[in-house]
Amino acid sequence: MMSKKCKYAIKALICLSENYQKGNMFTADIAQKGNIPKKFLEQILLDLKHAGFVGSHQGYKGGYYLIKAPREINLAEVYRVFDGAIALLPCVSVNYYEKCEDCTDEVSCTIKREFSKIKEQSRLIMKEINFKTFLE
Amino acid sequence: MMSKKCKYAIKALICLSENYQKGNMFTADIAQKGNIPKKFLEQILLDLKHAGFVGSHQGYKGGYYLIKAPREINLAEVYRVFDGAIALLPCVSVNYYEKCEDCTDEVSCTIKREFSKIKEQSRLIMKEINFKTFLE
DNA sequence: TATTAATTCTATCAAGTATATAGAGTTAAT
DNA sequence: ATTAACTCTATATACTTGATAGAATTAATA
Repeated sequence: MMSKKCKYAIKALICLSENYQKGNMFTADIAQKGNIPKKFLEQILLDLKHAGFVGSHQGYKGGYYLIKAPREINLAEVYRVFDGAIALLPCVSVNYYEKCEDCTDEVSCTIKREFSKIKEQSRLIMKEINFKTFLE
Repeated sequence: MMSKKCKYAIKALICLSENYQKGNMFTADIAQKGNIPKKFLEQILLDLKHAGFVGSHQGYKGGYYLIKAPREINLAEVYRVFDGAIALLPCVSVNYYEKCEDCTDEVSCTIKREFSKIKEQSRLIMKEINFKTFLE
């Protein structure tokens, strides 16, 4: 399951995609529109900023806006920021690789072999979904 | 990410698949072979029994054995027993459906639409992987 | 220049989940 | 009667999730 944080992030990015190149949006407005706790959303938007998806203007009449075009943001990269690896096992992850504690021989492991296939499929489909997709 | 419990279950099922129709195996032996904490494995084997994958003989020289043929057990059904829904969102799950708390209109939700596709792909690939696959 | 309304940042909290461990019980072969 | 296995329930501990709190900073504008 995806975390709520990640789902909220997706909703926020959809909001900002709809407003792309039309100036910034207030956190409060995004929160209301997406039915998201405002203080929680603040953290999320900050994470999105640090990850390079959105920009912000501070102070009075400040707010957030999308930096990249909706078409150029895909689901895989957003997912990784909030929920980490797409892979189901650490040993098959490219971006978050870790050795399985219980593993004795990673090379001959048939579990790893099969879960690599699953990961590759998931990665491909999530990479194909971009934020223009969500607007259609 | 998959839970360790689910991974241990898969390892145990692979062990029992290798021993299919050759009598039962002791929990202790499976634990040693799979590098799994024995007491934790006991719970897992019990879950696998309740789920109908394995059978057991009690008492002295008792143990666990596979009921279904390795070919007839697929990854999707094992995953669901331990980690629940394959879907990334509750609203797109068939077996574990729940309404998203923050959702206002499920029918027009484009997030739901896209995540349905992801779930369907994941479900298909996990259904194709059976325990004979792991032995090859 | 004071006020206002926004973002920024860090800390904290409560509830739930994951990963085990413990121990008493039941069962069946020897 | 003993032994060695499964069965079942309870408990512990650490981690994660989802959320809240509040002080600091920033910038438009009246």
